[in-house]
Amino acid sequence: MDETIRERLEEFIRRKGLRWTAQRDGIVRTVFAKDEHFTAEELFDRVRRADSDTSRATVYRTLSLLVEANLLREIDLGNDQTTYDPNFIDKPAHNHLVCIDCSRVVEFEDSHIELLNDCLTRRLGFKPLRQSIKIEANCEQLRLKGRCPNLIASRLTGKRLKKRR
Amino acid sequence: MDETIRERLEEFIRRKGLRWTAQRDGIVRTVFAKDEHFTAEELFDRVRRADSDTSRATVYRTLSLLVEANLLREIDLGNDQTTYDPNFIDKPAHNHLVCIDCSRVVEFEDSHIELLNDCLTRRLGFKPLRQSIKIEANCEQLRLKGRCPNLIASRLTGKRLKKRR
DNA sequence: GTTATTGCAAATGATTTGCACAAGG
DNA sequence: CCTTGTGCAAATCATTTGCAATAAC
Repeated sequence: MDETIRERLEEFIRRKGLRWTAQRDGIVRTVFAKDEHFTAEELFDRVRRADSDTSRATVYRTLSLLVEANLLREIDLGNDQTTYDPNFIDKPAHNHLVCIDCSRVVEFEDSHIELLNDCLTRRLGFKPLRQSIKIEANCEQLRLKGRCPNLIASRLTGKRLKKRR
Repeated sequence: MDETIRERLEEFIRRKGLRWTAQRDGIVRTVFAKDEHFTAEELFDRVRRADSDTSRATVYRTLSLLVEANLLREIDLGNDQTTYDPNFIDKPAHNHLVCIDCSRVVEFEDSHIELLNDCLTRRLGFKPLRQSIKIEANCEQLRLKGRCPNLIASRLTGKRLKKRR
């Protein structure tokens, strides 16, 4: 976990008169241990594995806290559970592409989008605060060759399979 | 309701070996009577008012049908219930701006976005199928003057207040 | 010591589903 | 007729919450 994150969180907790607890520490550590997207339940499992006694409720409550502190972002991947993205600290303006074929999620950044976003909202009379783009797309590789070897390793970061009820 | 919609739906129903029922007729009619966004529950109320005997389950089932038939789109407005948007037939590439101040939803179209979307996905090796942008923004008018007189009548279409738990 | 935090289990609330009956084609 | 559709109520399932016990500061 980046030291910046802990500092920012400590600052947030101090400012709001909250408390730094062992459970919060464990959860935050787990959240930022990897750069992968996750759901609350997935996080709960991971936390449990590392630190047997932390309740599901506390995990949910800490997630809300992190979102409020702007250290974590909720994203909508089209399934029924909220997905959390820990990568907005490093890439504050990134967006997501969901591969329809393999359900992989690819993160991408593009400054043009932000520019456009600004012009557009200003024209409409708004001041943009946050913006999210989700692109659903088919894999070209899959269509041309046989299998979907969609790694695009250089730009890929948050991968996570879609879970359906 | 546009005649095109009924034709498209009849075609879809025929092709899939489904049946045209009174309930479906009532629901579809209600869905496309206005151009406003709605949730399943809101629709259920509206349908009930017009046609007393249609069950909640049938409303949900018909909504899925319409989405599958590509006549209706699910959109994510950040609250916990699915919002449905009946305006994608007229404006196939529109997107949504959510006013943080008054929670109003403004629809907008911008061809640049689509262009960008295409370039981007092609560069990443994908063929874009559908794309959704949600911009959350503050009302400038509100900041400058006092109240949020955000009608922007010309471009505004789907308005609907956010419902919070 | 106060006040915030936690764990538990129960509550919530949107959506889905099993089933027996009804109704399209 | 033969299937698909419907209503009902019960089931799901992620998330939230009330409360008594616990732990920060």
